[in-house]
Amino acid sequence: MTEPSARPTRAQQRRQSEARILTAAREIFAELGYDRTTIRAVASAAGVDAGLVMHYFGSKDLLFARAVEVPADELPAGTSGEVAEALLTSLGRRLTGEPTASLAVLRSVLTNADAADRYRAAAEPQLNQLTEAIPTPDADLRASLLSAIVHGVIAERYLLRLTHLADASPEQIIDLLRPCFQSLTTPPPE
Amino acid sequence: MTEPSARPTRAQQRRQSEARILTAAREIFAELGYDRTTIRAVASAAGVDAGLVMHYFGSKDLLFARAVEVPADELPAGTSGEVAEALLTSLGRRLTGEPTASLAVLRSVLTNADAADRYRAAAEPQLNQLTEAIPTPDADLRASLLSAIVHGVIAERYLLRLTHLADASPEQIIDLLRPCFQSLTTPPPE
DNA sequence: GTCTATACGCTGATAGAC
DNA sequence: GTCTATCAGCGTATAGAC
Repeated sequence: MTEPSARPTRAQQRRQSEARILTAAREIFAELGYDRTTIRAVASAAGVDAGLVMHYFGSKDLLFARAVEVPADELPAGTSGEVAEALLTSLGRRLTGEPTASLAVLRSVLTNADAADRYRAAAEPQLNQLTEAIPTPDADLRASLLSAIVHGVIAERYLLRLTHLADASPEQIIDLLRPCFQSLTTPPPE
Repeated sequence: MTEPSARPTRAQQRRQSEARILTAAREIFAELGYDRTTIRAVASAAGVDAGLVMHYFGSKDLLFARAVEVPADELPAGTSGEVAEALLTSLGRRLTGEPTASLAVLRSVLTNADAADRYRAAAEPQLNQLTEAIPTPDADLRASLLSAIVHGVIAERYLLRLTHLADASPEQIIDLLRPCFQSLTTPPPE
């Protein structure tokens, strides 16, 4: 009785609204962190009602989980040198433009305990992959340090906004960091 | 008419209460960040009433400012190599024990905009000092990167609690980071 | 499916009793 | 100086009208 294929309005409109809400949520979570972000603000930014957000996502926690779930880009395995370079280009990608997704995670991970747990679990496989590419007994610590450096640079650039770091080009940063990454991915010549 | 020197109770007791409140505030700010920390919780932890905290410090913002103000340990100037080593030992100090003060700042800086501004201002002289010790045109960027690495390591160890980084000894971390710091404080041989 | 009205808790802050 | 009582505001979440 309904139009056969005129306007696939129902499910499609819902997914459209959901998408708008998620985009708005990512931006506001990135800007304000978990606590200061309100459902009302997200709804208002998405042009919908606050009750609708609750109806779609159930709770603020679930909305946050959906907003920050991230594909976790693969970094190809290889020799330790190759992995270092892959990490650097991955960092470069995250230093270009506005990495709202990364920022939402980063800012919220540091305030929301559940977010920290979720993130640790999500980052583990990537960390293991990195560990296996490093041919030293302390590979796991080295991998963690690399992760710490990447996050430190992103946080200080976008969250703390240290001027010299915020103004520098990704290439400049990567070039300065290359020796660091190499020393951490390859054992000392001895 | 009052006792000459029996019990210097008045001012002394006040300072004692203030000190207990500040200690409690530091711990809770470090654990929960600015937003999630409540005056009531701080007062309860210090064994006083919430109203008293307000009476002493005026507002939550002022309490936070007093709690996280930090002497900002001097790092002696010198050759670039010496500065790198000084930075490493400074990092080692902050990786030993429970750096509640650092954590309160770090966690809150990432959520509270005012805290970020305050911290940037407080860290500037130290950053400048570091910059002057590095003999390259891009010294300011290098100094910012060093700062980012230090904070990244601390954040990932204490806030995100990456296991391998949390379990490692300060010495182990410092040894792995030494080549990084050296490559950033000294220009390439070329 | 969408929005309005509202319940209920917790926050920072104030005024005033002891 | 210290604490109790209370205010006004905002947060999430729910119930129900269109």
